[in-house]
Amino acid sequence: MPRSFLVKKHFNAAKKPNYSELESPTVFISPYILKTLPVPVIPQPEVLSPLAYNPITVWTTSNLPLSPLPSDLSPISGYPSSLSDTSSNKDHSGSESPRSDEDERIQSSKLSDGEKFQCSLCSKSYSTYSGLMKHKQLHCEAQSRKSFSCKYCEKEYVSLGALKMHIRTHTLPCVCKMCGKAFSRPWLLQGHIRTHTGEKPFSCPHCSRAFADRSNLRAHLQTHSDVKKYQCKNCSKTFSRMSLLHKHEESGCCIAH
DNA sequence: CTGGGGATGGGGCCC
DNA sequence: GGGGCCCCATCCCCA
Repeated sequence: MPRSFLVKKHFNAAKKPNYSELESPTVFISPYILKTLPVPVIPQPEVLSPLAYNPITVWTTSNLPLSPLPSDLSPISGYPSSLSDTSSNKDHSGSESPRSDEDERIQSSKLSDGEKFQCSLCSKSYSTYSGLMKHKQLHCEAQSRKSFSCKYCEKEYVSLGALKMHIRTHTLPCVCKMCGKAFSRPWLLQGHIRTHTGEKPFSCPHCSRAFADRSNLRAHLQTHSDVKKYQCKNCSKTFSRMSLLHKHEESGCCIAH
């Protein structure tokens, strides 16, 4: 299954990102998207400059700070002035630099009797300090980590490197000299060039077929297997591809059983 | 309609 | 931090 634990999925996990969806209404539309729609003009590599992404703290309805958001965190206030802006959010990370005792007293002043310690991130209250600290480490730390948002879509990443890699899917810096088609990564371009050259370096050990792409060879190898990799949980029929299993399930197998 | 091949995309891991 | 590679997934097309 997806190993993309670093990315916060906004799309259906079972569907690859479709950038045409950026033009359709979504639950949340980044103001940066609104600035670029309907046809975003995507600049070339300079997008990797600090203005290319928007490092923000992820605020949700559950972890909104008690005080009003700083103006520079407002979604409509534009880009942060610099990368260092994110450092001001560090104190939202529970384990790295917990709120001072004074902060906690301030929070607790608003609580009812028996609930003396309130989480500064999600406002949950606890009767003991240790209970509060445990809550912060288990539930709020992850949400309070810095995130890096894509300028061109609403995806967010926990690392700058992951964001840069993603941005390439918008800028498509690798261009085929033969047909002009652009790709996000060099190895994708290499695979594409094989469609021009006819090179098929991946050979099936069971038959004479060869493939230009390793993944396609892997899918082909499934056809040689009596028991395919993807099995229907209802009728136990196996399929060589996930898509075939999905088709099978959607065709009514689950209803029939 | 089903199964398979071709092409492509994306995130993670390793160096 | 970046490049290369891996694995997974998907779409399109065709037999």
